Amino acid sequence: MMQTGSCSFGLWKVIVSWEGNVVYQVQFVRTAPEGPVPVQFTKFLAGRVDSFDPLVSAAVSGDNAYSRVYAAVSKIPYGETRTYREVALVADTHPRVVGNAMARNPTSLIVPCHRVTASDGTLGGFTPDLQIKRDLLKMEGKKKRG
DNA sequence: AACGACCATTATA
DNA sequence: TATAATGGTCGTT
Repeated sequence: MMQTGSCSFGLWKVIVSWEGNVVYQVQFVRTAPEGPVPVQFTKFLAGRVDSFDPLVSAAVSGDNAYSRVYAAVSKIPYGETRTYREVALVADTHPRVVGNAMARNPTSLIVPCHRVTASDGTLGGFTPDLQIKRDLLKMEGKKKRG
């Protein structure tokens, strides 16, 4: 059965909904219902692990543009970044569509949308607060390329 | 089914 | 700095 819980990242709460190894929702929110989450989340947000294995995002299933984008983003290694353009090439779509998909990413962290940045060297966006993206990349010790 | 607006983009000048 | 081109989704009709 589906379970929902939350953990903390700085001032933010991370709400997690999952069933077995499939994660349906990961969102940064101000307030969230209390409850346990899979240990992968607390460890990741503490910088103790670099993967969510064996958890997977429900968003990568299917065969549409968004799921291809989510699958491509999921392959970006910890600590590295790719541009919207680079992701678009891999997913066979347009950079703008990658932006759309990231804005609607239902499973942040599992699909590491914080590792997707703009071609001009700026960060791009992050919902609900760009500072979260900065903090996550800082925590991962952002390197360059791959 | 068709259309227009929206967007976390990018290339060009 | 501004603008055109771009593609997928979503609401409206």
